[in-house]
Amino acid sequence: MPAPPKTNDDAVVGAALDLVARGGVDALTMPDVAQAVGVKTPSLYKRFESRDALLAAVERRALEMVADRLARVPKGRGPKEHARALATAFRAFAHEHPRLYPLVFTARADDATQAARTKAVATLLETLGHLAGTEHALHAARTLTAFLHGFITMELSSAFRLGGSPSDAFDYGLDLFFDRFTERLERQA
Amino acid sequence: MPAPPKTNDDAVVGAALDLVARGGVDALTMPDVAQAVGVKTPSLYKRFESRDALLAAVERRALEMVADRLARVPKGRGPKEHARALATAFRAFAHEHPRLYPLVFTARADDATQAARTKAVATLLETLGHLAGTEHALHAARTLTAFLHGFITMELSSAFRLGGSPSDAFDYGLDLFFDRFTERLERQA
DNA sequence: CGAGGTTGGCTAATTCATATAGCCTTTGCC
DNA sequence: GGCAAAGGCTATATGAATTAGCCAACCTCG
Repeated sequence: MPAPPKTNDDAVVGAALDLVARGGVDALTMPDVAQAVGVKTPSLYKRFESRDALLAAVERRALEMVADRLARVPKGRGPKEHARALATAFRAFAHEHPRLYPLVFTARADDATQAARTKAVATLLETLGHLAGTEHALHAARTLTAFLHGFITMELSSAFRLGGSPSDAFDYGLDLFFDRFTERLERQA
Repeated sequence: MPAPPKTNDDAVVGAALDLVARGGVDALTMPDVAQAVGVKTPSLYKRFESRDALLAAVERRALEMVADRLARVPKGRGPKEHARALATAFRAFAHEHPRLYPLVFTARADDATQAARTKAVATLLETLGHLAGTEHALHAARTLTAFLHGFITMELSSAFRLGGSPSDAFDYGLDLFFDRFTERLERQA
């Protein structure tokens, strides 16, 4: 029934994501997105209810990028190595996409976003189950994720100004976390 | 030489802070601030170069609130108790001012902001020196701060949706951190 | 094969916030 | 008494978000 579309939802989200990646959230303007996909501004509203709805879609896409990235981390030798590799991959994503990273933990509580988030941590949760025990996996995952997110946010916001190497501090924190599970693991072995 | 001012910088920042506290950063609009302090919009530009400059001042004020709050935490029995109390106070601030908290770690690198930040962590840094040893104080402070910030951000953004008590997870993470220093402390005693 | 409904585009227009220009008043000081 | 500067004000420009209303294309049915 329709007329020939000049673009599609995915392309719009892609263009928006690109703008955010380059200039941060403020760079996401409807005129710029429209130009990028080759339509006039009002046409975007046929696809997304508002700029905010589009931003939500962009956030979801960013979340999927993270989830994808984490899913590709090889299991490697054991749960400890895997968990550590996940942490490193997460941080690497943030360094590669510093303007995208902040989108990952915004206060959006809609179902679609939460689902994407859940998927992103699934791998971590499973691996930490092996490390901390299933009954503590959730607490452990929250602790580790909180550390990672906090560390990265501070790093990206230039909060580390008192000298010293941030990467060393990162390793320090990771060691502190994982050392906790060393004994448990050796007992299992 | 001047004419009688109808307001002053502090009042403007206060009004702006109030707006942010109620409605988040987006609620900080120049017309609303102007109305709150009883002047017309353009007059604000005689005091602050731009909305962003005003926001920077608000962020600094929020940072000062945090620093103040932390400085009031009693030293109590020992460094471990003090550090734990600092962590709790920090989280309490975030819960009391959920719209203000996100301002604390924004990516603003100007000197004034950094100075305010430095002051806010000074107490923590000192106490962690006692716990982790002076040479590791910075790493330890970064690890703890990262955990706190990450945890709080996730908490405020409703990222904890998989059930379980966030407060329990918080204690779990804090225990994991502080247990590390128990042995060291007992050796000293 | 033509009528119609639907999708998705467009132009025009509205609203609202940031920001600038330029003017005017008050008042401390000489 | 007059002047310089701070700080207010009105009028405007700019630009983003969003809505209204129109139009064309294309698939489906009769």
